[in-house]
Amino acid sequence: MEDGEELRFDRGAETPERIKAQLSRLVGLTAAQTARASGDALRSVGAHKDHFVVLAALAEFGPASQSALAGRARVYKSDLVAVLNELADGGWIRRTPDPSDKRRNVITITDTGVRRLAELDQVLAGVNAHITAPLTREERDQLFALLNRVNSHLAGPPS
Amino acid sequence: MEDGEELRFDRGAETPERIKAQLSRLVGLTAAQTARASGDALRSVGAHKDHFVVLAALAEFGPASQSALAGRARVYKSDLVAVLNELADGGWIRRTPDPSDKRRNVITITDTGVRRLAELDQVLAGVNAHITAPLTREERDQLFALLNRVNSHLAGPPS
DNA sequence: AGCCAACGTTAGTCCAACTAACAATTCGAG
DNA sequence: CTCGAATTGTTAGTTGGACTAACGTTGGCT
Repeated sequence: MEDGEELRFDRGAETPERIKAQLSRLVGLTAAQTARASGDALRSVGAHKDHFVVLAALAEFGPASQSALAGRARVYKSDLVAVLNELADGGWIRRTPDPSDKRRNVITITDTGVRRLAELDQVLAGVNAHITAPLTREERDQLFALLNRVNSHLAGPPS
Repeated sequence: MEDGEELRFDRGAETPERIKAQLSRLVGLTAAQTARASGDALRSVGAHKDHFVVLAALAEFGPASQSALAGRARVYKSDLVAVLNELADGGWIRRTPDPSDKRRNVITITDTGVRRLAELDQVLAGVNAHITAPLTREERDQLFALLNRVNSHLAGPPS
């Protein structure tokens, strides 16, 4: 048996039934692979997962304080600091103090930032296409819908 | 705005469109929550994710060497060591040297191990029920099927 | 005999998710 | 108007899962 093969690969017949029934395990496996795929793709253009979400939030909702941004992009404010530093280094955002509230910074996406977002968007579109390759359009939408429902259900009532 | 609320909570309207379209992000979010749910539940009975998969693999395929077990349970052999130590401490498995190959250990599930597995199975069934609460039976099956297809697609051809 | 592969084990890396604390500033209640 | 509480950005650190490297021991092969 040349069993020394990679882990994480599917070995259908040899997977215990009880494990197959565990949604958390299945979601976890899939998440690990999609995270790797998108992570690798973004890394290859010198980006990071959070770069995309932050730029997207800025492009869609306009300038914002860091804490508002953290909320929208679902990035912890503690992690956001480094992300914004990197984005500022690339010239993709500007971080200016808010004159009306000296605690705040106002984060603004730049023109090159908009272009950067488009670039990352395209990279991720490719990844998404690859990930969802075996699914039809309808199935893809179904998957999104189902995950969204599970997700917001888990997010909502902690009970 | 009492926005200081927890992160990871759903804020539908304030989520940028582009982010909603990212499957990897959605799967990742869901995975984080399901992992937390099942992790917490297992921890509350003094168990660990890998305890379950290892016991399940033993129950379903019988005694095995650690490396065979690592393959079936999809646990890295390096991590398996600690798991087996814990399982042995609980009296749920036995680790005996294989007389026919002194490199190997033969891992056998004990009677109490079988009962432990049943216990964990029940705990996880509860978690699964909670996770999939908003879905009908058909939807739940659909979700499984879709994730399985995506998953094995990603696992298979690295191309 | 000698060499390479497999086994169990130890140790450690990498990354995402998450928490705690803190100085500066602003707000709000008395 | 003042003083305590809350918010903002920031630094630091923790936890946990996924994964890799290397090593001594043993086995199979020729």
